[in-house]
Amino acid sequence: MTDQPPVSPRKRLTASKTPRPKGAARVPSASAQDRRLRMIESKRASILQAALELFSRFGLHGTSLDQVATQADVSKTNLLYYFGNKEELYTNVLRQLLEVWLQPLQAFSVEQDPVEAIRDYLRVKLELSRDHPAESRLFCMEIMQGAPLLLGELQQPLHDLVENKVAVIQTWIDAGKLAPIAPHHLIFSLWATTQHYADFRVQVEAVAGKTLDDPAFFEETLKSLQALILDGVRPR
Amino acid sequence: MTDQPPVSPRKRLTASKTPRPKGAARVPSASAQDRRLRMIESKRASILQAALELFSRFGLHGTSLDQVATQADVSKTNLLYYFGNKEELYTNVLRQLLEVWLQPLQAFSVEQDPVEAIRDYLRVKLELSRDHPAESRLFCMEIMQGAPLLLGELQQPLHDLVENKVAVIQTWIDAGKLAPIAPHHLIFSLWATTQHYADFRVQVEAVAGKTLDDPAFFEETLKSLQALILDGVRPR
DNA sequence: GTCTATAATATGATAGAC
DNA sequence: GTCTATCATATTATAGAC
Repeated sequence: MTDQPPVSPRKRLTASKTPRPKGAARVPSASAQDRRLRMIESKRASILQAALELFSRFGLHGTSLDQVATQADVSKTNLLYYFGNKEELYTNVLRQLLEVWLQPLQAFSVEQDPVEAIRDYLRVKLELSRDHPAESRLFCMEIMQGAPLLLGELQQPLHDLVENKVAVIQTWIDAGKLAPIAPHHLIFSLWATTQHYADFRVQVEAVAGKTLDDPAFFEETLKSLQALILDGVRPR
Repeated sequence: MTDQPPVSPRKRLTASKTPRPKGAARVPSASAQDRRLRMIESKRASILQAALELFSRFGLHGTSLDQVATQADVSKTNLLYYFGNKEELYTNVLRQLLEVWLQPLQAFSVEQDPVEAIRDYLRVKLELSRDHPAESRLFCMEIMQGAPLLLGELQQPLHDLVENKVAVIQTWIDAGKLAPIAPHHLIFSLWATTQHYADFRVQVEAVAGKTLDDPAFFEETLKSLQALILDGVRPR
């Protein structure tokens, strides 16, 4: 049915843990501790990365821990040592995602020229769609399913952030620097148009034959969106 | 984890099948046949409807046949009598979805005034987002997951349809009736901005406090999108 | 921290009576 | 066509050795 990732046998390159020679000190040195911590962190990170990619493609229920473990090159039991259960893994992926996701909007500020601010924002968001499509997809999926996990911790900060930027946009409009558009809808349109190229990538590819990975198509897309949002399609 | 639909015991209102009295004719009359066929069709339809709603919220793997059966008020075994297996049910839901989905774009034609055509298209698509959010979500999910099932039968007709409309838009541009925008990106933006209000409904509600079900918000949204797409935000 | 079982469960699907 | 079992399997999660 839904395209499933192959569960290939995990490559066993088990990073040769050079065993401690008999009689050597049991208490690890500070640098050894550091190495160990770095190792643990990098393992957690690779599990999270694998989980992000799989969850964003096949959904929470469409992805098994076995598949995540295989892609992260650890055993399933080992994965469950790092993340107590599937839900904990999933929420950790979401939490990490949010940091990347709410970043770009922060930049909007009254001091900027609105035309430049919108131009820049479109570029940054389109770069996110190109470079972090998995994050875009998972965010979309989670929101579509009612954001059962994100909503609680997302709603308030998102609402506040957006209200803040709505005020900025309104200031621009009042100053005559921007046409009188309802600020919320401008923000939604900026999100929708840019994220579309990540979330509907296969449709874009089916229709246009290209994706944002093609540099020329990226520039063409950016210019088109900037022109559309700034000047519309009605001839002047 | 992901918000799950409650598996409540199905209401057993088993539509009192008045049993045929002994000795009555075994061969059903034409009208009885009709009634039977209508009954079967309405049962199939209610199963498909339940499946659409659940699949669009929780995904294929996040929805069990038990949940679909419960929501459609049939037994799981009975459901499997109508649809041989889960995949068959899912593909039937998708096939039905496509009919609704590709309809509106057909309308675009060279004879129209482009400004009116775009106005109308935005309205129709926004009405779809309001009245058929489940279809919008499921389409989005399927495309995001790579459209493993849709792609085969969607790619060619979608590509042809879009190419046709791209030509229409190009004609308008060449006639000076529309600003010179890359037609593909205009189409993507029309899709993205309108579908956003269905697929990101909970985010829209979290941020703006309203949904398209609110008539005033619907009109405000429509006017905003029409103004944005037609004239942009740069003051004239 | 990592492994090999293995328990516990959910769920898709079938058999066979009526 | 609809029902009551029941099977078969996938998958989450744990126990316990090393």
